[in-house]
Amino acid sequence: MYYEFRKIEKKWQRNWQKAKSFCARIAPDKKKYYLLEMFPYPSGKIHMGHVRNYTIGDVASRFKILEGYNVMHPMGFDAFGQPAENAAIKNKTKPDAWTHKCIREMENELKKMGFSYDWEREVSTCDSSYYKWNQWIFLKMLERGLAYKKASAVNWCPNCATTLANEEVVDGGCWRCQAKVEQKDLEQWYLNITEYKERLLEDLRQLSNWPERVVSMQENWIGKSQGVEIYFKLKDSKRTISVFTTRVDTIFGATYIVLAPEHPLVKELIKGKPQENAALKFIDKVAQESKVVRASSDVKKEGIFTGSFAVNPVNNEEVPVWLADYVLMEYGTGAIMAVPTHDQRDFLFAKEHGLGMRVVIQPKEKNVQSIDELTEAYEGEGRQVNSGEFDGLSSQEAKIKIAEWMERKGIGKIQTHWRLRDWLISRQRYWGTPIPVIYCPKCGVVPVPYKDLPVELPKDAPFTGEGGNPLGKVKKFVEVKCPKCKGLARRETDTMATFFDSSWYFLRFCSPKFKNGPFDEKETAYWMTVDQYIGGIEHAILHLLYSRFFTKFFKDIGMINFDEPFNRLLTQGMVLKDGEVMSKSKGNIVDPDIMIQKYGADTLRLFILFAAPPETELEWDDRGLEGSHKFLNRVWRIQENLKDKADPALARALHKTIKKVTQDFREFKFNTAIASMMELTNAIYQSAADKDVFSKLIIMLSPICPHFCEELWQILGNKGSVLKAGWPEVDPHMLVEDSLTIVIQVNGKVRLKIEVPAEIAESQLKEMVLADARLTPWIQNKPVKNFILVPKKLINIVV
RNA sequence: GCCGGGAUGGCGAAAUUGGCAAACGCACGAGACUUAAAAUCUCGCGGUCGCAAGACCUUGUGGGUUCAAGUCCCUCUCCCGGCACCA
Repeated sequence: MYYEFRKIEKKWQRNWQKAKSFCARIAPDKKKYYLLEMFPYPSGKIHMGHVRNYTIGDVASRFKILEGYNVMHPMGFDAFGQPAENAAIKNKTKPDAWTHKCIREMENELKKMGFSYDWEREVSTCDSSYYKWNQWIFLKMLERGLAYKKASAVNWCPNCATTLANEEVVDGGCWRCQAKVEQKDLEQWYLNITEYKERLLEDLRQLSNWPERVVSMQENWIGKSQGVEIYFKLKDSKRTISVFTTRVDTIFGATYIVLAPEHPLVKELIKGKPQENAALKFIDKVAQESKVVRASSDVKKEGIFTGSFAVNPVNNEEVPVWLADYVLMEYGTGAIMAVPTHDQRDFLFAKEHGLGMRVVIQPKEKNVQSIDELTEAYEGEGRQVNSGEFDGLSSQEAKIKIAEWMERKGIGKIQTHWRLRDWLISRQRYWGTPIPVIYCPKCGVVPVPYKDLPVELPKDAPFTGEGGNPLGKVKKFVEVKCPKCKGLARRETDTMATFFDSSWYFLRFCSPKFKNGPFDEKETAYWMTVDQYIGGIEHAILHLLYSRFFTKFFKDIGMINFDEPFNRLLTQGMVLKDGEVMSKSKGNIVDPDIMIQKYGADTLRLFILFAAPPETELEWDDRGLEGSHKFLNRVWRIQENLKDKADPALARALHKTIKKVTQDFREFKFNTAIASMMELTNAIYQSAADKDVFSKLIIMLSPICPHFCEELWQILGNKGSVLKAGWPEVDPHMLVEDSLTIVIQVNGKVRLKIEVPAEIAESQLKEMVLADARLTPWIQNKPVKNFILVPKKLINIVV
């Protein structure tokens, strides 16, 4: 009665492995297809998110195999990262052992799902055969000035003695020990991703097969903004303060300027002024605040007068110079011109501190006579007033004219600012790729010579959870000879952020065992670019941006000849339970393993694809899963009662289904593909079966439920795997119906449906319809005003 | 605030891109088989009125274009995501 999924699934997983069914090799005569899903962090257990991500990929892969493509579908592990270190501390083990154990468990779980991976290409980023090439890439970047070291303020936990990422600071404290996080200046390694900002932005246009929202998220992140840098001379000083604005049309309304408290000119500005002490106190107070607190917009803007004045270069007006916590040193020039009448934040600040205002843009619909009428700033467009020679221009025109005028007079410069910052890659942690440099007291920063790579992680580092990076405590790792002068030197103990590892793994998959470089250029020339990439939306910005950056770098050093790594991108939606994301803390996790035991992998795969289209959120439903299982049992039962008889109506239904399923698979609309296969199944059921039609159904279902279909394929008497069956083709003759159902509307309302021969002439059809007595109640004797005929579909009679 | 996405039965969702709204499934109801249950099979299942045939209404709101709008245009409401004291 029930099909024996446990036996069947094991059997076919073994068969595929034995036959190396998914082993990909270059085949110049076949079209290649590189299908990639974002590789997982090896936590040891897969969750429903993985199941969904990898099932979508697997169906695409198997479909392309059936269509005759040479498919590469690799899998590996993003294996460096903090959880391994935490586990080492907690369980008195080593990150290395813990990670490898997790990888083995994870491989097992993935194999139980029956995914079509080429396991011979498996890579783990924590293996030195992989991270050696991280170090190689780093050195290449160092040579080109793309990797550099600089001091910067970072979040520092004094208790754990390590830096924290912004995401690891919770309410101003360390996420692990709650100690108050400090700002500390540290020398850190950066990658100069900003050198690629123009191309990273520009090339987004090539990505027409990416979801719009991912493209727009990257655009936001890169954050190009065009404006003008304006030079304000200080009164009683030779110094100049530069401010940046995107609203140069409001320059004549600038009534004060504001500096960030960290601005380098501040000390000089307040020196000897009555406000000096109060200002110093204010600067100190702001410095104490963490960035997170300072950036929260509901906190009241605070500020203080410096005692100094500057000169507005467009009208030589003296304006006071203030300090305020809402101006950030990191953005623009660290100084702004304030226009209270046309910027709401400046408006509130000016009201609070009694600063001057002047209207310079009149809204179209009303005329502001006096400042006192203003209850808020007008930030829209309008006509220039109080703006010297620019009066009367529209603000859009003025923006261009004023900028050009300022450039000519040398009081401003048209400029572009970017949000994108250089990428901080140093981590004070053990479980990552050692940054391959050596510090020599004589020679300074010395790169590790290529021949000495990889710099391997020492196996015997102590994991106590205290005293910072365990690497620093391994003497024979730290104490080295300088490669240049052979004198005593110290090795870098920082490791790379794990995003480095995942920024090029898709290239490594093309030649995972290559020994002479990060990848074999012959292999990448054949396999790249990735035809379809599939993964979570959470990687929409960082991972995808970094991968694009690395790709452009490899192109620049002549190793590849394309600009973008991922041709098509699909971001799958999350799996929810009771409307919420599954999480341990909410206790609403559904374990895929238990579902596999209960219903089998094929049922799980079927349900997860049927329940929702891939991009939308999916609500988990135990009964829906059962329903999918019932469907498979139903198909199985049909097989038991198969008769060898041909049914022409069924054959037509088959070809309609082939057409629909083929289209849907190409567009990743698996839910509707399954729906139409269910319809066909119901039709076969009604017709007491047809072996040929049934066989084709099995081929079409096989990418989704591969074990189940392999077994049926064999039972049907076929030799070899269903993977070799070839995708069924649509016979266009079979799509032609001999009769059609035409919908008849009167005044847009459906009144009748009629069956007509497919080849009926339009004039004949029209005559027939108008003569039809069943329509008389609607038409009566009213004259026909309009007769619309949509061929083969519909007629609308307007009376 | 700016940018992007979205809103369709009790639920998940379909709708050939302007042409029969609700395919497919879940849940539910009735029946068949069974001593009974499970499984399976058959039928019903947006709303209102009606014994029925059927009629009218229905895709977040209000308007528009059109012979015809879930789909196109404008207005508003709400939800999700990204960026943001960003100058």
